[in-house]
Amino acid sequence: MVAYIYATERLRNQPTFMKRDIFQAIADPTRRAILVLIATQALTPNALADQFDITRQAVSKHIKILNECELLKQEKVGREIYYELKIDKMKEVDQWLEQFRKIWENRFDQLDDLLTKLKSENDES
Amino acid sequence: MVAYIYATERLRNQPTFMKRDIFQAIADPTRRAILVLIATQALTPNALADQFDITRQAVSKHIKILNECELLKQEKVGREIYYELKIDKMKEVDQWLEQFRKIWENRFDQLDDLLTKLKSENDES
DNA sequence: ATTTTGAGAAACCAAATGGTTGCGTATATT
DNA sequence: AATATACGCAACCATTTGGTTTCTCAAAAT
Repeated sequence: MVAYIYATERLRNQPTFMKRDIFQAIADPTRRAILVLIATQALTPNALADQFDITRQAVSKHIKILNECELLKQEKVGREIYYELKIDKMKEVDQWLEQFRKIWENRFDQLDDLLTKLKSENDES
Repeated sequence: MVAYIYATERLRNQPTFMKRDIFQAIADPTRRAILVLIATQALTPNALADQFDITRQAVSKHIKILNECELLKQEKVGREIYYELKIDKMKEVDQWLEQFRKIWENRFDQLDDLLTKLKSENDES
């Protein structure tokens, strides 16, 4: 049973108490848009809600989810709360992707070798 | 209304008829494990189901979802169907990540510059 | 001191998700 | 020809999700 791949992935990416992981966080298009918006600047829930056709409360729920995934920094200024992306957390996705990147880069090299070989054979004739 | 960021992302990543996108596909841990398993070798639904504590039909539903995202190649051999990952499709996630990678690489460079500056100031004294 | 504003929490709802069992069909095996 | 196997599809079910409205509380503004 090589279900351990599955098991270890779970364990590696999320402590037992944490229900959500970053992959669930980025599954929703609204949340992806939020992440882009707060990647370079801190924004309040109201400012974010202005960008979408949903209520502030709905945005608040998205923020809560992102927070549970430890994707956010927050700073309280008066009664406003500014949220900003913890950019380093996004590297987790990058790391997961690494195993696939290895494969496609490897295949690209193989294709490259093949083309070089074909070219040299052609030059000889 | 800068909700166009949101809108264009949807449009870019998925034709109007397609409900799912790759981000939804990788949101589920079982599906992520399946993708890893079929990244380097084609496998049948039954072979995949052996790796998990769920029924073959459940795996089949995951395969269906991955298929809708155009993540799979399939080859029928007799009554068996072998599924393999279309690795290129994974590049879509990589592309989306690119905008964040730019940010963290930029910040790393800034940190690097700062350290270099501090070091040279130290050398002068 | 009163009113307005920003934000989280709770209750609620329809739709989607991830699983199950059961069935039909095509291909192999005997 | 009869049986067994691999698969997809449909119906069903409990839980989760993404949204809403309503409420409460703290901080600003009047």
